[in-house]
Amino acid sequence: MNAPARVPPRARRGRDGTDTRARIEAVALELFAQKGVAGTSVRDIAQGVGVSEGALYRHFPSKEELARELFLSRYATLAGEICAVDAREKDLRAKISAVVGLACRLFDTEPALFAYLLIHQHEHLASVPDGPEGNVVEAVARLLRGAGLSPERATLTAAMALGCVVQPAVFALYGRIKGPLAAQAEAISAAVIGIVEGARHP
Amino acid sequence: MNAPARVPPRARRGRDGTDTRARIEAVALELFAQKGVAGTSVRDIAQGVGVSEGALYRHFPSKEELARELFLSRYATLAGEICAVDAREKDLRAKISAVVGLACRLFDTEPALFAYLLIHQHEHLASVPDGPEGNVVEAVARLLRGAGLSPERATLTAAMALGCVVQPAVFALYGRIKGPLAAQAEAISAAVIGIVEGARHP
DNA sequence: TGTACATCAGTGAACGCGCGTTCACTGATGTAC
DNA sequence: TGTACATCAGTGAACGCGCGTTCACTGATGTAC
Repeated sequence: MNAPARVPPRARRGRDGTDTRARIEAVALELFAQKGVAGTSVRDIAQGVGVSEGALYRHFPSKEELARELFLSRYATLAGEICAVDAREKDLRAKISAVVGLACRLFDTEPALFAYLLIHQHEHLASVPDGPEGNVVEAVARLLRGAGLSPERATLTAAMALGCVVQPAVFALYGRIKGPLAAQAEAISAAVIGIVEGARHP
Repeated sequence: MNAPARVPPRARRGRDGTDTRARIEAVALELFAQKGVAGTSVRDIAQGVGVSEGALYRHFPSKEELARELFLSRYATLAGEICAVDAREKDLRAKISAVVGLACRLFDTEPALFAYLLIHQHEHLASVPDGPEGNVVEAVARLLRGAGLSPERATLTAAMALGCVVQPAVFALYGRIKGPLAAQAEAISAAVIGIVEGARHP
């Protein structure tokens, strides 16, 4: 009953499916963003990845769970980045500019990811954790509370600030706004700063 | 080959299905908002209305078309109301307050309608007409152009202004903001006025 | 080192269920004469 | 007014298709001794 002499650093048994899993996630994200979760079949994803349908079930218990995990993990990553900005920058204006810039760059470099988060928020927002590390809304609200806004004001202000970034992104998605969203980052930051300052000095 | 002596004002042949059609729309709107179009079956709708599934096809060619007609007609109604405000009010601030108030009241009185427009915009935005009478985005953009904004600035500003209303509505939908949205109308109007004034005097 | 066994990603065929849609039919109402 | 016909909303059973999921199996790799 001794512990084995050599503990393998991280037991790798059989072939390693990490790469396949990542490819499933990438293909599913692209298809979900394009055609919706309901509009994307398991066959579509499997074909895109180049594996059989059954193989997907080695990595995810169901299509719905794949959609959920995908949303929650990416949403948490974004929330974490906002928290990091909040911790790094001291000035309120700098915080806002940095967060707006972050969001615009995310949109420009990973439009499928952004579109997926945007369009499918309503299916998953209910199962998002409360803490600011996993929840974009809470991360922004905490940033604003740190800047001196009361909790009630912070919630409404967070909503409007998010709207000022999200809605231009929707417009860009539908071709109403041309070019990279980052080109609008300064104008958006200015609007958000105006809203937040207005809420601080009523 | 004479014209008939009495032209019936609007020929009513057989039984009148206008009421059934309206009930189908009402039930479908509620279910689509709650569970999504894909998540709602024709059986669900028929059961809610209290008719057979086949009856739905007397009024709409398909489930998808029902969803589309529902979206476009309601979206056009809202756009028309915004245009009416634009024509009625002279002062920019009054226009903005009136439009924000309109949206907040719509949310409070018809949450299912608002949620449907909000959540399913991405499925139908591509088939929305361009004119301001049928297109909320265009109606708002025209209002802003009328207030002296350049077309490019008007688009981005319209996006941010819409975001300032829509995102608080999303928050309210998920219980993050309590009470009627109309209670926040003044704060939202103030933020929107700030954004628009900022865009007018850069 | 060699042998026996365990693990697990991936296969591919099959499953049954729920879905949107169809269709022959009914019956009530409207119209022509 | 009465009779024959047209119209059409609604019925209910049936349809077949596509979907998500399952499962016995394969084969490559890792582990024990």
